[in-house]
Amino acid sequence: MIDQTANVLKALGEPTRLKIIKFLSARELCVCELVEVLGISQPRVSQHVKVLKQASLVNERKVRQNSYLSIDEAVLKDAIIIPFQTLMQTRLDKLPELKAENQRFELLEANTAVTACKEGNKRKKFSGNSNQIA
Amino acid sequence: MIDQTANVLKALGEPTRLKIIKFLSARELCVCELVEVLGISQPRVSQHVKVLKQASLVNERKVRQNSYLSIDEAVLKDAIIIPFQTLMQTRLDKLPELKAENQRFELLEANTAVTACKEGNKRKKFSGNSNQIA
DNA sequence: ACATAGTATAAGTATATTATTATATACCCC
DNA sequence: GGGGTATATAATAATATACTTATACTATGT
Repeated sequence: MIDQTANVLKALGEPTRLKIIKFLSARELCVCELVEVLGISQPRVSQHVKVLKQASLVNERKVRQNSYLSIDEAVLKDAIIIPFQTLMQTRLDKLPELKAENQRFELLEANTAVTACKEGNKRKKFSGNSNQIA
Repeated sequence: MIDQTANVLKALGEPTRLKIIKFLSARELCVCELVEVLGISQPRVSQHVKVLKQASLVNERKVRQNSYLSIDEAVLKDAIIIPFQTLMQTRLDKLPELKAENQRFELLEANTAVTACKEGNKRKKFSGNSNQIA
């Protein structure tokens, strides 16, 4: 989930790919049209489109020898908002990928709101009772 | 605008940084706590936090020698949704960064909906009046 | 002032990404 | 099948990123 979400965000986090997305939002375009419009090489377009397709951000419709690319605005929005918000809204203990991290985090939390930092511990000790992180 | 939007998405498009964001959404944490929780080196945390700060995704509050990091859920949501949606909703001709690209695109559009592809043009001629694609 | 905790930065290395050039594949029309 | 178009892939070079180790900086407590 984390890796996949990161992947979608990363796919969009590149200027050339954002431009492709932007023009595809105007209308369906084939690779050679993107080449014309963006004024960049055909392999460069193909490679970026590949990344976008792998992230399921663009659809492809083959007509004759052309590869027409398009985006579904709603799907696109969902591609960003849903994975990210789902990740953010999922409880930490429901994320298997963060099992070890969350265990350490819960230890932190269990320790009556004391930080993991040694200075924090020191301060805590001074002020009375500490049971620390491990 | 495009570069900046790409930058924000890129900052979030990395697993370690997403994890940091996820834990900061639980509560404010300092660098050394993130080190503990994530189980990774301190420079690694500092470096990723730097990227997140540069993208204005986390806030920093210095207390004693600690650097407490936090995120504002709303700001975070906006950091993703607003830049991206603004980009998507802004008319092509209002994006100075895409001036050249858009001029070529409008040429395409002006040509009675014919594609830039040579094959597309050929088809147009042959079929007399195919309103191609879109 | 000294020792220590917390954080930041520098240097180095390994890997990944981007872009270019050249080439291969697929498809269409004649 | 030959010629041409559209796209994909391979090889390569340039650059960027992520991570580690070592070190510097800053603040704090004694």
